[in-house]
Parts: sequence; structure tokens; C-alpha cells
Amino acid sequence: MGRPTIDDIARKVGVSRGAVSFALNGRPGVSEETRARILAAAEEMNWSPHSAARALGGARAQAAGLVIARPARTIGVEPFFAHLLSGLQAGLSARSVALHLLVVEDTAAEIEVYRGWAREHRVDGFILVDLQVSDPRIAVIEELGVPAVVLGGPGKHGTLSSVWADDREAMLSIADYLAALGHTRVAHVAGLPGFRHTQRRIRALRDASRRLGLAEVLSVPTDFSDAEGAAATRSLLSRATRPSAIVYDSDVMAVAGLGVAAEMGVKVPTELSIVAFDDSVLNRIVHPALTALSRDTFTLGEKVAETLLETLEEPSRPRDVKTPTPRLTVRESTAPAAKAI
Amino acid sequence: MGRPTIDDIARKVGVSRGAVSFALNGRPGVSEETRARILAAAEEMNWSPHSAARALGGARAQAAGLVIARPARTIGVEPFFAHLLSGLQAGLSARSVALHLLVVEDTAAEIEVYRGWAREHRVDGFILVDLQVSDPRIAVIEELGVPAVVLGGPGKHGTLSSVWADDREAMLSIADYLAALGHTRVAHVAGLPGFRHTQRRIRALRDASRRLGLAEVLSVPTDFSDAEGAAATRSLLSRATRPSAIVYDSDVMAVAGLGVAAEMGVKVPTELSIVAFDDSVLNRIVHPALTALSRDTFTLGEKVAETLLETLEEPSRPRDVKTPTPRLTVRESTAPAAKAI
DNA sequence: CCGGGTTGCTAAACCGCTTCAGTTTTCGGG
DNA sequence: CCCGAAAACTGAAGCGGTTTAGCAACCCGG
Repeated sequence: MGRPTIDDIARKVGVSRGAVSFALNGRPGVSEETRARILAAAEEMNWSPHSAARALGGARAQAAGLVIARPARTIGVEPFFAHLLSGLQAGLSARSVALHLLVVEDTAAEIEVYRGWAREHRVDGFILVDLQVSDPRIAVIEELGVPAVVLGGPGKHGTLSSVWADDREAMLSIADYLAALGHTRVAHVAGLPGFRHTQRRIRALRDASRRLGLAEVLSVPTDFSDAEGAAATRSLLSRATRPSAIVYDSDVMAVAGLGVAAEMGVKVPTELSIVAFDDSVLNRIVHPALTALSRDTFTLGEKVAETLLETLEEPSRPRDVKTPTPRLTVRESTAPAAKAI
Repeated sequence: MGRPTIDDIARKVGVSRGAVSFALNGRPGVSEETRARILAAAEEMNWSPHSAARALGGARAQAAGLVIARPARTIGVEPFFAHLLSGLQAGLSARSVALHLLVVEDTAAEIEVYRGWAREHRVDGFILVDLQVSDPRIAVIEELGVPAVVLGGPGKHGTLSSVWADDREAMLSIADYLAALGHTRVAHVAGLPGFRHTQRRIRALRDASRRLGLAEVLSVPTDFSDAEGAAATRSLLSRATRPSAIVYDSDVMAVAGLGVAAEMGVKVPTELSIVAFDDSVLNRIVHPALTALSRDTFTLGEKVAETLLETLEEPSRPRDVKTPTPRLTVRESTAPAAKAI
């Protein structure tokens, strides 16, 4: 015989199907005594609900959807996503909600997937990452009427929940630290200019440099790849007055930059300080180890999961969660600025 | 009004529900003319099937399950999984099969998830990774009667399909290359001894060293972490007669090892050659760039997806797919052995 | 012109669970 | 001891598809 159904249990216990359903879902309508017998029988028969059948009656699909729009081969270069995923998992699986994951090439494809999944009732909610400056996805999700949480903020995005860390404040703390070390010529190898957090970081650094009286900050946008990170570094270090400190928007680019410094004979940290805006093993295993902003991506993922679950419960009340501002982990790649060039 | 259902289409076209189902699924039972009208209506109404409803009637869930049993925080340290995921996605989404992903702490939990997902009909098939020496999961999956493909081979695993690369041959090619460079004292920083591929690599290297007349090879097992990779390297380089070449079972450990060499003043590649058994940006961005065995993990993922889809079609006939043996990409970390110590 | 096989379609059952309108039982208050 | 309300439970409808049995119309050969 196949998997046991709710009917099998009903027959065995000698009650109706409805009663079994009530008992198994902890709703009123059955006596405690009957409930206990039903639960025992279910346990004994090793029953578990057929997820599809449940989802049919308009109920939850018990799944969340995450679509990542990046060229497939570049994914996983940074540990960021993997950590985020782990955290998401941890948060979701606690309530046995599964994660539907898809990697697509671009935002257009991403939006199509949202449409499809919503129509097919495959998921109960979405998680949006890589928030863009003027993000077309927000409107679509709102139109679909599916709960969602946006990673990256700050502030609400229409009716959607959001979870965010204060990139601005984080960048300011880096600037403060470098200024305190005596650096005046600070450069910035940024990420994709279309991303919201890239813009926030660029602006924060510029503001800080004004306040601290640093020379004009140079922010170079890249596509987050190691190749562009290296290229940007090469160009920065080739300038007549080269920067004494560089902030990188990702760990991969920071490591690539470190390599370029070595290649060009620029000593780290005596001649050049390096700070990565993201932490992972990568920063630890190179020499010198890189000073980095440690945000706990795993916990961030958990937070996102939690927020999504809450939003599912109460779709009418979107959340706005700020996560702790990441702190600087100082390692060997930062030192006081050299007196002369 | 909510999403259109098959009934709406039937009403609109003026046929029965069954006819619509036939038409939409390309089965005989309707005339070409009616079929065309139904398809047009479905298109116009922007209909798509409710996945749960479909899954109910015993049909496919259109999802594959992947459970990874590793401590959540260590996941994503290596790009391997991310690349594999991307490839899987590419392969599965071509036929719009989704991927159910879960990260758990250990094999026991992993097995529980398989049981649950199978009972709940959440997935049509499983993908097993990190094949262990005597793997308890195989028997469980077989007992559950759910199609699956095992990544890591060689050979069939009971009734399950498998996809594998020839680790043995790959390791032999590394040994041959190192021997040709004149290295006689080769060491090996291996991965988890419980994994099948770790054992195969260790054995292959030992066999090769006999054949090539190298000194006894030292294989040090680790947990794949950068910390243990560094520790193993430190211990190897502290020996009275230290190795002139080290092969690492992962890129992360290789980079960590490179760091230790620098820390101990051992010059790479003049005094020590380093080879990584796995390739990624990591190997490219450090200096010197690491010679590595490049397996195309993305394509591997695609292959796994493809194999799973085939197995779903014909569960009775398990596949056994061998992928191309990875090739050595030589960079700057390998050189002829120094004449004297 | 009739019998038998196709073809094209309909109606209804079914998948496993939830939910809701009722019905029966229990129980407390007057 | 009766009445009404609450509690416990039943039975059936419904969710959105697939599938099967059945039926009418048509085609063809003898």
C-alpha cells in the first residue's frame, strides 16, 4: 500500500475525515482525548501530509522563492550568497518551509519567473536581493500580490517588507578609521553602479571625505569580478599621486587588488592600506590578511527568513528590519599612512 | 477575479474540462482545430497550471531535491557548490523543474529530509552529493523508491544513476606532471577521509608514487577548512625533509597553504610547488597564481540535471555517466624541483 | 445499408486535504 | 426536568487539475 492518507487514519481511529484534519492541525473541534488518539495513529502509521493536496485548497505552498539574476558562472565567486542561503535555510527550515531557488541571466528573466511561480502557486512569498537603484521588480511583485521581503534598504519598498544593514554608517566607520591612521588619499573600488547599496557607499564615502578633509575620493565602479577589481587597482596605482588606501566593495576584488599591489611592487600595508567591505575566509587566507568589514551574512539570512515568515502571517503589515551595522575586523592590511610618498 | 482555471478556459471556448486538459497537454482526443482554439484562449487568459493541483493526481511535482549535509557556515567557502548549483539550475530550469534546496547539519538529518520530502511528494527525484565511503543514504533512497542521481562514482550505486569524474586519473596526471618536473617528495593535503573521492585520490597518488619511484607519499586528511589546510601545511613544512611539492584537495586549502609557505619563508614555486585539485577565481587572484586541476563544475551540474531528468523519464533504467577527466591548468605555483634542499 | 472501428468530445470520478454547514451529544442553569 | 448554548463530531463540497468510461457522429468495406 502507498503512503497512508488522512482517510486511513480516520478509518483506523473510527472518526470522520474532518475530525482527523482538525486534530492534526491543532484546531478546535475535537476533544483532547480524540485528538490524542488521532495523533497517535498518525504517528504510528508514519503519516505526513501530501504537500500538493494541502496547497490545493488555497493553503500555503510552504515554500519561499529566491531568484538571483546574475550570470550563472559568476555566482558563487563570492561567499556572500552561499552564506545568505545557509542562513535563509536555517530560518525557513525551522518551520519546514522549503526554498525554491533559481538563477537567471537578467532582471527580465527574473520577473518572468516571479510571474510564473505566483501563477502556479509554487511559493508563498519571495525574497528579493540585489536591490537596484530604480528597481522594476518592486512594482511587479506588488501587482502580483505576493508577500515579499526585500534585502537592502533602507525604508519600505511600497508594501513590501525589507531587511537592511546600514551601509552608509559602515562606510563612514571605514573612512573614520583610515582618516585616523593618517590616510588622506583614499580610493574606492565599487561594485555595480546600478545597485542601490553601491550608490549609498559611494555617497557615504564622499560625504565622509568632505567632513574629514580628505582629498577628493575616487570611486571606480566595477562589475564585482576579480578581473575588473584588478584592473581598477592597476589604474589607481598607476596614477601620479596614488592613493594610500583603497576600499573594495567585495572580498574577491580586495584579494585581486592585493595581488596587483604585489605585482606592481607596492608594499601592503606600509605603502598601501587595503580594506574589504565584506568578510570571508578569503580575507583570512591571503597574506597579509585583509582588514574587512564583517557582516554576519548567515545571521542576515536568518533574519530575512524570519521576516518573510512574519510577513506571510500578516501580509497587510510589512516589516522594516534594520540589522546591526557591520563592524571592522582589523587584520594586517591596514597601517598608518607613510609620511612621504 | 483570481487566476484563470481550466474551467474558465472550457467555458470560454465552449468545450468540456477534459477537452481542455487534453489540448493543453498535447494528448490525442481533440481535433487540431479545437486544440488551437483552446491554446489560443489559454494564452490570451494568461493561464498556467496550478502546480499543486497537478501534483495531486499522482503527477510530477516538477521539482528536484538537493540536500547538503555540511555545517551551514562552512558552505560557500568553496565555490564548488555555487557552481554546481548554477549548473543544476541551468539544466533543470530548461524543463522548468525547480530545485528544492536544503542545508542540514549531518547525514542523519539529511536522511530525515529525504524521508519527509518523499512522503510529502514534494520532489520527483533527489541529487546526492558528497558520496561517502560506505554511504547509508543509498539504501534509504532505494527503499523510498524515489529516482535519484549520485554525484561521485564510479559505478552504479544500487539502482541509482550516477554521474562522476575520474578522480583517479586526474590525480595520476598531477603525479605524472610533478614527477616530470623532478619532484620526488610529494605530499598531499586531503579532504575528509569519509568521502569516497578522498580515498580514491589518496590511493591514486600512492599508486602513482610507486610506479614513478617517488618517496613515500604523505596524505594528510583534513576537514576541507582553511584552518586545517594551513595546519597540515605547517606540519609538512616543519619536517626534517620537507616535501618539494604539495597537492591540495581544494582550492581554499591550497590558498591557505600558500599563505603558510609565505609565513615560513618557503618560496613558491622555487622551493615548493603547489597544485590545487579544484579550480576557481581563488587560484587566479593570489600571487603566485596556483596551478590547478580545472573541472568544469558548472557543466558537471548541467550533466547531473540532465541525467536526473532522464532517470525521471525512465526510472527503471539507471544511468551511469562519466564526465570528462579534468585537466591541469598550469600557472605560476609549479616549477622544476630544486636540485638540493 | 449495416456492422464495426475511429475520432472528438462530455461527464464524472478521483487525487488528499481543508472547511463549513449541519447534526448529535453534553452540560449547566432555571 | 426541560431548554438552550456550547462542544464534539459528521458529511459533503470544493480546490484545479488528470483520467477514464461512455456516447454520438462519422468513415469505410462488404
